[in-house]
Amino acid sequence: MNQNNLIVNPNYLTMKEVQQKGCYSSNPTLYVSVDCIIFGFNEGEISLLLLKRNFAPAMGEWSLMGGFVQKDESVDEAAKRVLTELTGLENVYMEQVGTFGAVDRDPGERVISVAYYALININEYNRELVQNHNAYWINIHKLPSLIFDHPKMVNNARELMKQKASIEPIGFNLLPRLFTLSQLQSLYEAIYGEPIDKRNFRKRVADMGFIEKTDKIDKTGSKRGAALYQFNSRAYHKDPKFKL
Amino acid sequence: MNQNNLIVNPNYLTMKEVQQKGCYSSNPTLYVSVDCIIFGFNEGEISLLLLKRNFAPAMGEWSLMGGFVQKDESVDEAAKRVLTELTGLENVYMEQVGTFGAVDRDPGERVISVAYYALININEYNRELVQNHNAYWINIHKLPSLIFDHPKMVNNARELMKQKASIEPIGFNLLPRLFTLSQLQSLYEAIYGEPIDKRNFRKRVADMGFIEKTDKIDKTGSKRGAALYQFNSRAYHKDPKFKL
DNA sequence: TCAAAAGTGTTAAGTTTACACCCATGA
DNA sequence: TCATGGGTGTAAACTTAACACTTTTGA
Repeated sequence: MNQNNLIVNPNYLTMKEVQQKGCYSSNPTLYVSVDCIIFGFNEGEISLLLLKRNFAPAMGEWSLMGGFVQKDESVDEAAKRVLTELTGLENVYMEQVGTFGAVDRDPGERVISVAYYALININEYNRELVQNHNAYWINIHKLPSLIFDHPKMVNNARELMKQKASIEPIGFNLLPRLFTLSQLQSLYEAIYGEPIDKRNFRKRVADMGFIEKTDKIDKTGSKRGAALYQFNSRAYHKDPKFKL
Repeated sequence: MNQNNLIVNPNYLTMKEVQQKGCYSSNPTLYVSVDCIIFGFNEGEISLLLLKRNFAPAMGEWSLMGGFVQKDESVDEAAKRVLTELTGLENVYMEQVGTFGAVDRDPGERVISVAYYALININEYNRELVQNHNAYWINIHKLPSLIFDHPKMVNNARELMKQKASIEPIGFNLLPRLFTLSQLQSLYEAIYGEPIDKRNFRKRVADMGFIEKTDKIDKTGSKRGAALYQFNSRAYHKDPKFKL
């Protein structure tokens, strides 16, 4: 940034004032918040963790989990903190979606919000925290109306996640450490919103080389049992070519 | 956003205070700025319009053009305003790159900055404004050291622009309205940083159908003269399949 | 007359898609 | 024994990449 808008800003300061107060203080400060689009995957369906707000503003309505950026934390850190407040999870895969800065986006005050999406294993979060926040997993095809510009945030996050998941191995964050190829395929079918040919899918998985078969068998999904696989991050980084 | 961080923020207010002051005021406000990565294209090379700062902070150093978000404008509008301040141009193609929010990114004050890239026709801008701002076109392969996290902003913008230019017809914003296929190819070679086969390139252009040959000839680039083409936006929107 | 950029098709290689049956097991 | 999900290969269609010569004209 710089302060060239001093020149055109009708509230500009004199040179003396700038020297006294620094070049920043002729400008306003704003609330900055973060909002989290939290993806989970279960039984072939993607869900979002949403709040049924039991606090103002917009009490009683549905929203993303969010919070304000504090003085002593980066925006990324704020997003992580807010996610941890709700889920108890640390070291979660998160990516910035973008910043939403319309003047009236929050009718209560001028707030600029930076949206992030997170991918979590839907079986591993702190249920008590989630309950305390009055948050629920909602199937992505059955979302309620969301407050403010949260619907736009969700759409952008879905697009971005889909795009990213097709070229980088981020989908594994939505699965348990060990998963069957049927689960993996079903995840990608949910992400893309379309069916995938089983043989072509398995061929691609095999060709990548870093999705490793373990000697463990999952017997819960079928009588015959399916081999459990794991993502080998080290092998991926040696030859990071991903395409699903 | 919501104010759940009231619960963990050590500076939280009592319920009474919240009701009096609203749920926002327990949180800090921050400076929010925008920074513009302004791309131009000339003679087969991409350049950025950069400031040699003749004002504090970081006087004498190189930076992106930026400015602070004001109370009465959206973040997008701030980015447009700042671009117009420097170039005199309106209705410029701009896209948000992302938000940079490290606590110490600006050593002078806590400032969160939203980066945008802009694509402009390097022949059409207000030279006087640019001169007044002490701004210069710098070849992207010969960039000076930039202040703060501006190098990261530039890298992210380049990546994003490259990605976007390959799937959407945004490159035309860097060219005159009428251009030769050699110019277009040279632009894409500059964007991708690698040579493109001429016959394959022209085949793809022809297949798309919305890059139209005009009856005008450019005689400046060769003795023989090359046909001038134009991008037909209407035709593109009828059948928006782009790939270069 | 020649240097310099404009313009033009075909073939091989690689990638993607479509497709159907047998296997192992628990109920 | 049979219903259920697990597991496997091949051929056709399509896409991408490689490649070289003729044209025009001003200097």
